[in-house]
Amino acid sequence: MVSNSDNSNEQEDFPQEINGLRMTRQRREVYRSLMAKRVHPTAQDVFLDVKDKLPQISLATVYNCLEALTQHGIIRQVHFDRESCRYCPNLHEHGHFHDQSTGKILDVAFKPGIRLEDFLDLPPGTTVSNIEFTLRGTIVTH
Amino acid sequence: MVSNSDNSNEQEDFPQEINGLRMTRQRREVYRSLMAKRVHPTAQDVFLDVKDKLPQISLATVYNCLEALTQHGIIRQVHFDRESCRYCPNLHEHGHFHDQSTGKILDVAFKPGIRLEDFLDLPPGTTVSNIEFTLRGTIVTH
DNA sequence: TCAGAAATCAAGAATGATTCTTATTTTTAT
DNA sequence: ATAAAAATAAGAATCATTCTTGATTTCTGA
Ligand SMILES: [Mn+2]
Ligand SMILES: [Mn+2]
Ligand SMILES: [Zn+2]
Ligand SMILES: [Zn+2]
Repeated sequence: MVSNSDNSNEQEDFPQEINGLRMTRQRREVYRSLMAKRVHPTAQDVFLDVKDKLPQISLATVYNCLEALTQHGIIRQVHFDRESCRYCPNLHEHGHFHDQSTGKILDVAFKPGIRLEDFLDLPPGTTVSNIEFTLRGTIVTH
Repeated sequence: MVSNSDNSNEQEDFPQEINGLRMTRQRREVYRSLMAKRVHPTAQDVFLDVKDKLPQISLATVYNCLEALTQHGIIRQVHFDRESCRYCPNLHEHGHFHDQSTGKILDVAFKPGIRLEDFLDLPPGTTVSNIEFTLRGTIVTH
């Protein structure tokens, strides 16, 4: 690893720590990229984007950062079949709509107050700790 | 490939073709394995199971069969994060509940008559062609 | 019936996303 | 300031899946 004398962690307008996870420069830029664009990027997408700010960052570190942020509940992984994982900074309960014409991925919220038992035939005794909901299709604009 | 003089496709009690897909011995045994067990196996699981009946079958052929069956709408792929794909012969609209204690995967149906707009805030103009949802959790038996 | 043509299969190589390993650097705690 | 802990960069390893190739089987149409 090449020494980087300008690698301090000091940063205005940004917490030094989130959910008990120390915000290093790499983690902060990864998180910032997700928050700024909100396009559900892959690790590779994030890597390319963050390289503008931290040219020496490695793809492995981007994976490490995304994993750390995920484990601390700061971001979420999103899966579409077996494609590369995507990442989402929206922590509200939501699913994803994949527009097959544009490739865009949109957040889809549940109706307020709705519960799983309202629309699913769950086996009795079920305790659900995690939901992943994916839709595919198209959107016609007027 | 070793020649197999007993490789005929004749079989009682089974159609020679489903949805326009010719049922070769390999495809039939793969499909039979899925229908008999209904445990959402991986390709590797199917491979091990079908080898009892067709000892010379290859993993590549199991993948080919699963792909062909999927493309012809005879079975469905099921995804859990980036784990190995699993396969499901239940063609009704349904999602999956992954019991984290037992590892078992259960089919979960929608309540009859429910529509997406009843529980999701879909963007206007949305046409949904495919739904995939996955739940994780535990089941307590009385 | 029989000779292509087309489809399928087996085996192993290639691919690609992700994880792992290791040496180095940075941060934290004393 | 020093030692321990945590984080990073670089590249190797892993693993599910796809691809390639040559053999085999099935189909089609004289
Ligand atoms: Mn950029
Ligand atoms: Mn078996
Ligand atoms: Zn999202
Ligand atoms: Zn199923």
